[in-house]
Amino acid sequence: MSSEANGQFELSEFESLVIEFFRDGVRLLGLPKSIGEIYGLLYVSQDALSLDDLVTRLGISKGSVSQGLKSLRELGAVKESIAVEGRRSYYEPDVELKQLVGGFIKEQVRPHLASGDEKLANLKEMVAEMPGDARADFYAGRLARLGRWSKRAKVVLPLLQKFLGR
Amino acid sequence: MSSEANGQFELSEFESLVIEFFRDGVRLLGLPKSIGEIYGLLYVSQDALSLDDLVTRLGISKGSVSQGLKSLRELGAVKESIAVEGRRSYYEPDVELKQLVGGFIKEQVRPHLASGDEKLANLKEMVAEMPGDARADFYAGRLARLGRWSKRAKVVLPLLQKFLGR
DNA sequence: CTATGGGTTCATTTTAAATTGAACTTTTAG
DNA sequence: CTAAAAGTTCAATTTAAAATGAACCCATAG
Repeated sequence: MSSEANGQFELSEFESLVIEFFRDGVRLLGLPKSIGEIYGLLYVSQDALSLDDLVTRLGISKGSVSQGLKSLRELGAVKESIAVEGRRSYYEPDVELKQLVGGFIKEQVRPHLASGDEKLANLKEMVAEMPGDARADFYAGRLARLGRWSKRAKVVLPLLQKFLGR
Repeated sequence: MSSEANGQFELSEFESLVIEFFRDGVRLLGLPKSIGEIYGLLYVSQDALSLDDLVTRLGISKGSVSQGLKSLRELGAVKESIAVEGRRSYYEPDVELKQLVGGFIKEQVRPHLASGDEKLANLKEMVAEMPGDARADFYAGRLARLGRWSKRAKVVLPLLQKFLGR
């Protein structure tokens, strides 16, 4: 009565709760809730789902699902199922969440850090060109701190990823 | 001419860039940019600043600064300077960023994880009450995975904090 | 006790992000 | 080749988050 994957539209209470779990989870990463919902529904589903299944069962627009799936594919959190029956694509979650989090680190965190490093370098440059007074020393000290921090981040992230990788 | 802390309003190019650095930095943590700006200006300032100084120099509203300082104090990233001259408060940054990040983990991340755990427990409960068929087994398996993940997070975060704590 | 400066609060406004949906492109079944 | 289904794109809309600013509270200087 309540929800066997095929041809069933209403979400069971259990499914809704799992979806909610992921909806809230991804917000922690600053991702749109639609992405959490998509991943969540794939995660509770035994069978791979099509874009249309997601639209119907989640009640969100085709555009959102298309974009959400794109992001999830880029993160490596979802893959196309090989079991192609028609011309339609079916999607499955990568149940190892490390993909989701690892992909997130790789695609969202690292670029930010990189651009931060660049800005830091510019700032150091600016200080080097300042007259060598107390203020310049103060600035140099503060920038040095930031540099250490950013270095630390570069050490931690790979470790973190390694740790999450099983 | 360009910017000595006392009585100078315009931000120097250097100050603006540091502020920008933090503005972008905190967005990585999903915090409002005003918080980054406030922390950033405190970070480049040799002297402690009053709420009013922040309003004037950053050009943002008193309300925003008041709330931003409140958040930063809660995170432990900013403290009131002891050097009280009048009835006005002055603020200094805790230049050990571990406060900012550590406070963030403690106040933003942990509560989320806790509520996630709770939800997970409920879900496991629900599965336990389902008929013992293949579907229930599938659900149990998926939930078990999530449980392992959440356990892992509980191991990593303290390590991470310890690592950041110098 | 009163007036004033400092600070907070919170309803309203602004800004930014996510979602929609219709137009468009691509694919393939016939 | 053509029609129709599948999927993508993006301008317009909606929704959610952050900033504003005026009203308010509180402390203390006078």
